[in-house]
Amino acid sequence: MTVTAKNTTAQRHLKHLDRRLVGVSDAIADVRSLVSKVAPTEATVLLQGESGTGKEVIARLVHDCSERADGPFIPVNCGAIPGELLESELFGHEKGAFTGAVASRKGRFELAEGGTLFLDEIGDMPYEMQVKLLRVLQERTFERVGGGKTVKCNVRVVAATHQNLEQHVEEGKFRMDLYYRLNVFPLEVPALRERTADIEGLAQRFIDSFSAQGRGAIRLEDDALSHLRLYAWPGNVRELGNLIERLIILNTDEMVFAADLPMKYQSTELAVAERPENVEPLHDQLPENEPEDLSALFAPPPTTPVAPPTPVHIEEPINLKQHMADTERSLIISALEQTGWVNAHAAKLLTLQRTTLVEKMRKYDISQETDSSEFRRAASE
Amino acid sequence: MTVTAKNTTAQRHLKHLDRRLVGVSDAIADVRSLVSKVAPTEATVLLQGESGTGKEVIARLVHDCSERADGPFIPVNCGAIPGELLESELFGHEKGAFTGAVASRKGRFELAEGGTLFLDEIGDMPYEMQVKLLRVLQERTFERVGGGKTVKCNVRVVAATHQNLEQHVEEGKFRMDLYYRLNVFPLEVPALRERTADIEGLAQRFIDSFSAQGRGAIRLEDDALSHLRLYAWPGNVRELGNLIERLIILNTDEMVFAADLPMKYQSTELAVAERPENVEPLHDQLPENEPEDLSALFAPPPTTPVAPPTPVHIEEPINLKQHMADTERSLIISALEQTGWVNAHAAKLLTLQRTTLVEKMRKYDISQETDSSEFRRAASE
DNA sequence: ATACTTGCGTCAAAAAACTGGCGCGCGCTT
DNA sequence: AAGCGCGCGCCAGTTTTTTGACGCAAGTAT
Repeated sequence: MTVTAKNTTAQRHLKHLDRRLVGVSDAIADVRSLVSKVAPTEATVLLQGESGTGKEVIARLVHDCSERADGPFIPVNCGAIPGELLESELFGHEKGAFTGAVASRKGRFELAEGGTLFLDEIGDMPYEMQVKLLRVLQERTFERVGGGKTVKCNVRVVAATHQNLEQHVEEGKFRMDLYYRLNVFPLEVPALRERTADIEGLAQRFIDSFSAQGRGAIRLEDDALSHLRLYAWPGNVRELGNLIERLIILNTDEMVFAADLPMKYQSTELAVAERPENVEPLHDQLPENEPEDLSALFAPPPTTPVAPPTPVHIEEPINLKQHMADTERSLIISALEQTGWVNAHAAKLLTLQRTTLVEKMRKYDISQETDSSEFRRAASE
Repeated sequence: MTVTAKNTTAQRHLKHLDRRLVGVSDAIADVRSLVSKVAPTEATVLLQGESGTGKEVIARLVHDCSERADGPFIPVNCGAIPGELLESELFGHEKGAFTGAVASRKGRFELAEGGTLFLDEIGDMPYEMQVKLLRVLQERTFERVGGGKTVKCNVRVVAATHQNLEQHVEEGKFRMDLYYRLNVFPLEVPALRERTADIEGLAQRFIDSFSAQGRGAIRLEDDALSHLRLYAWPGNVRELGNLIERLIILNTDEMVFAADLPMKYQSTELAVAERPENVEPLHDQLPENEPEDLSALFAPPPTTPVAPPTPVHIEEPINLKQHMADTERSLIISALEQTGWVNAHAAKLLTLQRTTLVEKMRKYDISQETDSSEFRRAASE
């Protein structure tokens, strides 16, 4: 009731909630409903979900649907930035606070003033920093590194982690008081395998997005989709996005059939239909001699026609490569921001060859405008 | 006799003691009685209780019911402030005492003059600071950082900690003399699970408070309350507050039934209306027989000793490559530990080619003997 | 025992990343 | 206006990483 006042921006976004969050599954509907409820409040939100489920997307959504929608949304990947830098990253520093601190710099908390600060991978935050963060959350004030001034701040915090924070607390890796301070409103982001109903919609969203960038388009044949629905998606939405990108690169403007999928996406429980025409699949170990439907001949392994022996137990899909990429990416961004986006300086700061840095920036699609860019990849943990 | 004299402010507060401290349980009644007795004295009070039990509330109460009620009440979270800053935080500093000390600044002791200083999380206070604090307590004088002037002070100290100070003393982390100086009047703040009778009242208090802010209101159905009374509340009153906030966000103006509670608050020993199955194996079974499992908090982290007591001050350009390597290395090690050092499994967990993992292991010189936590092997054999 | 599965090490080819050099443009000083 | 310092993009050659195939050994079910 009180919320409905007149916040037009947030209202507008709330109305688009269903467009921003793709999917028709119950799981995503729950998320949508929770977001719509918590966003207009000032409550701290704790997002928990496997890597690649789109926690940053949700965080952004919370921001956009809140009364702070017109304020800044500032993301920080806490896991990526080593402890020493994290403090100045968050709280800024005065000129000369340490070597390399040429000028004083605003921290993310200051940048987020009046808006929302998104603390990603907060489970990886070093213990000492946890203390400092706790203090900000409690007192809503902080101090810049190397400066005695106490700064008041008006920031809403949304935190996220792919880890089990409770367990971290038990193991003494995470401060209990901080946990409870953050855990005001926990929100579980479902894994993709728990919302298979959304796979089609998400895939289409990715296809549209790529095609809007003029990078070609594809269509997924029904049978291919069936296979995708049976896959376990340890990398969640991000993995789906990667797959689509890969398929687009390989089969521009074509229909993608089950046989065109990389092997690991081809469910063993489902026959892999042959491509109708004598079009050559890009990779195959299947004899595609006959254009007709021979799938029945060599379809499922005739071993046990009994219960599916696929227990799909996924322990903790960490995905090293992705994690490293994320880490490196945000570290680079952080360095670039510190140097005012001067590549050569950032490279020196990172002890990298300048060209190498440029290379990495291209790889991660980093540019100064990166921040405000919309969802390039719908999922970026 | 001196007490009864004319201290109207404190008297007034004393009369409201029962309103300030919510609850009808014996446990809270004891606290109330102790507070009323100790508050009017000048004795140093040591509050001990789990995180989230409301130690600051009690401290404030002690202040308000003392003859210093009209003076300032100054809280300091000793754990939240890094060691170097803590001294100047408490005692202030002269202009130019250190880089960044632009102007002289009053410390909390000075700010608390004539009132009460609340030293929260005193168990986290660094050892050197303990010495300095002890001196203040003994001599009632101190010196600003960088200034020779000895300042006399008239401050009552209330300290608090969630840790077991005696044990800290035994382990040499806390000075015995300081401990005895603080422990003049120990006051145990009970955990919420030891005062289940107060849950209803506390919940109502939170509800009223939120509703007074115009943030909606709810009512807790009796059955829901019964479940809450069976929950273990590791986060104590703060956790209860969080839960109420969440419930208000979700169910504005509505009656909250047991089934509306988040799973972990739904006791397995109680039927949940309108919900046939409610299994949550993740959670510990919480018969109240053994609520004192908090010892785990103080035990050394069994797995990766992530946070070695790292001193804080490091400052320099960082090395991306090195940092990435470190990160990758520890990620790999933790994956290997999870899989009992089975390369192939770890590789799958990390979404890596097995051979790639092996290669990386060689690069980083990782082998099972690298592992610091040997317990796993013993456990498996 | 025998086939089958699962884990491990090695190796050569392919892919990706890194390096160092070159030339351009820009703003500044001389 | 010319010279200089600095930052940038491009490129080709080298180095490192990743990949997939092969063979071996140990454990298990048949």
